[in-house]
Parts: sequence; C-alpha cells; structure tokens
Amino acid sequence: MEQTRILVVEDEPTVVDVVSRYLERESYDVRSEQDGARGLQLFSSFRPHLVVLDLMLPSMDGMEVCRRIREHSRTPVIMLTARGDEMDRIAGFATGADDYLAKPFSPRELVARVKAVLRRSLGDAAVAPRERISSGGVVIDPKTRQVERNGERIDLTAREFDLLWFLASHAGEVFNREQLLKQVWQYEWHGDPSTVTVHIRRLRTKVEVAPDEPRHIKTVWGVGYRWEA
Amino acid sequence: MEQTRILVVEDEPTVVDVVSRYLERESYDVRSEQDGARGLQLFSSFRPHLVVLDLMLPSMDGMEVCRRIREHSRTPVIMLTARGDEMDRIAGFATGADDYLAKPFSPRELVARVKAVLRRSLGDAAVAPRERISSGGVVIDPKTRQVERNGERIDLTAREFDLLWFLASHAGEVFNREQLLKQVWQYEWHGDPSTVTVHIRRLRTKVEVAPDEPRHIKTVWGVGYRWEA
DNA sequence: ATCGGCGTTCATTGTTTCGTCACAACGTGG
DNA sequence: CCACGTTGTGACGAAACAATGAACGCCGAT
Repeated sequence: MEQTRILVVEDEPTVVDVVSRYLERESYDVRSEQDGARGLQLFSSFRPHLVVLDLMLPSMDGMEVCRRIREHSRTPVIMLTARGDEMDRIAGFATGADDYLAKPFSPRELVARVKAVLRRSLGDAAVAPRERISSGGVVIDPKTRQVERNGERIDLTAREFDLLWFLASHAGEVFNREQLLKQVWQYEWHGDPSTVTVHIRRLRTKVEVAPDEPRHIKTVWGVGYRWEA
Repeated sequence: MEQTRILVVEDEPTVVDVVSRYLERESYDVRSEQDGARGLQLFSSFRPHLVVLDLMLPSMDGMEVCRRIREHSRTPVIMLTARGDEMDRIAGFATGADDYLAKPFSPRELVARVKAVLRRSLGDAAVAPRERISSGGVVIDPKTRQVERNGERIDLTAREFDLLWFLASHAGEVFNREQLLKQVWQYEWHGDPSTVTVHIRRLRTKVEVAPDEPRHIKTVWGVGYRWEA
C-alpha cells in the first residue's frame, strides 16, 4: 500500500515541526521545504498528493507557488494565511487553493481539512492507495506503469496508460468524452473530444483480445465509455 | 436523467478549475465562461439551474450580469466577491443575488451554499445525490447507467435510460407528455408529444415482464404516465 | 538535421438510435 | 354499443453518433 504523500512548504520551523508530527501520526508521508522555489522542486520529485502551503514565503510566495503547481497539475493545495490583511490580499488575486486556514490554527483542524480535501477533491479512489488493478486477465500497475494480459506484457504510451488507468479504476462508471478529457488530459485544455475516440480505439487494439468486440472497454451509445471488469 | 446545470462565470482560470472540479464531483453539469458578456450568452443556451458569478469580470461586471439575468429569469445566483468594501458595495445596490461568498472561500463552502440555494429553489430532488434506485425488482444505477431486473441486465438506449430514471426517481407522480419532454429531453425543445408515447412503449418492452400488462410504467388515461414501484 | 514515435485532427464510412407517421386498438361517455 | 378522443403498434428515413484510416506537426533521440 502506497502512502499518501503530503508536501508542507512553510518557513517557520516550529510550525513545520508540529504540522509534520500530526500528519505523520495519521500515517501520511510528509516532507517539507522552507522556501517557495525549493518547495516547487521538491514538488516535482516528491509528487505529493496534497500540498500545504504558507502564503508568506522566502524566495517565492505561496500564491506564485500555487499558480506554478496548477500550471501542470491538479494536486490540491491548502493555503495557510495570516489573519486580516493577508486574507484580503488573496481575495484580490484568487489563488485557486482548495482550502484556506488562517493562522493561528490548530493542528487538528489542519488534519481534518487535509482529510476532507483529499477525500472530496480527489475522490475515495485517490485517497485509497494506488494499487494494482486486476480485472479480467488484465493487470494494471500504476507504479511501474506496466500492463499485462494473461502474463503477456502490453506496451502502452503515456496517454494510453493514463486513460486505461482512469477507466479501470472507476470500473463500471460511464464517462463522456468531455469528462475523460478533463480527468485524463491536463486540465484547462480545450481539445477535440474525438481525440478521446482515437485513444480508445488504440487502447482497444492493444488491450482487448478482440478489438472489434471489446470485452472491457465498452461504448455506451450517445453517452461515452465504460470499463467493464 | 436531468442533471442539474450550473454556470460559473469567473475570469480566474484556477478558481474556475477548482470550483468546477468540486461541483462536478457532486455530479452537477458545470460549464464556465471567462467574461460577463459571454457568460450571458452561455446562460441563454445552457439554461443553468444556478449561476455562480464573480463580481469583478471583464467586459461586464457581475452585478450587471446578474441584473440582465433577472430581467427574464429567476435563476438563482451566487455572487463571489472580494472582502470588505466590495461586499458593502453590493449591499448598497440590491443586486438580487441569492447568496454571497467572500474570497477567499473554500470550495467546500461554495458547494454547501450551492446545495442550500438549490434546495430552496428546486427542492430536495435536485440536491439529492444521484444514487441507485431500487424499485420493485428493478435497479437503476445512474453512475453506470445500467439497469437490472432480478439480476438480469437490461440494455437501454440513452433516452430510454433518462426517461426511466426520471419516472422512477419520481415514483408515483403522474407526468403528461409535455412535462416529460421538458424534463427528459434537451432543454427547450419543441417535439411531438407522441415521441414520448413511443419511448414509453420501447421502455415497456424492455423493462416490463409483461409489456402489454405493465406493472410499473402505468398509463393514466387522459393524463400521462406514472412509475409505480 | 533527420528520423521515428506519439498525440492530435480531419474526412469518410458504418452503425445505432430517434422521431415521425399511418393505422390499429383501446377506453370512455353519451 | 357507438363514436370519439386517447393510447399502442410497426415500420421507415433521417439524423446523430462512433469507428476508421490517414495525415500532420511536435518533440526528443540519434
């Protein structure tokens, strides 16, 4: 079981210390960084599931960090702010954080918010560890990003894998093309829904035994697609 | 199955992204527009049940948009504002918004307000999560769009499913053909009421054990149809 | 600079579904 | 029980939608 990773970017050591201890007690994998720029670096390598971000930071402030993160990821962000005027400052710009917490806050409150955000913004599937899915002879491993069918390895491209993973980890649910574009492709990207169609087709030729009579990747006419276990 | 539609008019892409994600997670049908004028256009075609509106917008500010909306519709509006003085400004003018939210707000808070306002305007049905209905041996699952009768899977087309979902989720209520056209078919569409008759028939042949002696999809003579559990 | 893989888009073809109609059957009230 | 309005039926063409095949451009590796 993969631990859920949380990145804390905060310059006050005591806050970092307290927050980390509380989060670790909930068995999250916590790492921290003291300034914005290095926080961003760690974000890339650590790939956290959630970021706790102080608004006031050396070298690059929280808003900017948040914006950079959002440029290429949907990782939820909880913003820590001082009271009053700082709150106002955020108001002008809208940072797009998933939640805000005004200092001083109780660590328990933060833990509660972290859990709520993880559950609600990413869904139970994302809070749950990313384990291998085995579905009708098809094994999908998100860690190695490898797929096997009856022991035979199947080579998928990055997009193909992401699409397959999303569908299979929401087995049974129907998604239309717009939803798939939003979920699997990067957000804020207005692509052609037919892109999805083509990727579905390529996935079928690789994953399905009989691509023209798909057993798993079903078409729901007039609606979208569904992974059927 | 008519999804509740929400229009978000907000120029900050990150806010749009976060808000959309949270609302979509509650299975609302969300669309967004970046400026006031285009927001109004989308309002006409999309016909949302609720509008989330930023006060500060390019091309036409939120208050003006709200006023225009109110000229010909009662669609509820939730207004997003920066702190303090802007809040006061709105209070002075009466914009006719149904609720206000000061930035920065947590998306959870917004979702809560959206639900509260929707409950007031549309009733509980619009807020209730779309979960599986089990009614007289028939199980209808809106997530997977699958229907079962006594464990046997029934294949329905998109329209058939939507019609069944609507009827079954309003069990006991009678609807005439006009009402069904409005509720189940696309917003504002002028079609032949006999279309409904035909779909009812097709539904019966698939869902009913004895289509000519329907147990669930009852005809109310001279009025319309009713789902009987 | 060139090549090849990948992701995207487009035009075309193939398939499913929808809406409509004419007519039959039915229920109701006179 | 007859006449009339309402509902059910079967079939068909149009429209909507999905699958396909191919081409293009981007980017990183060679």
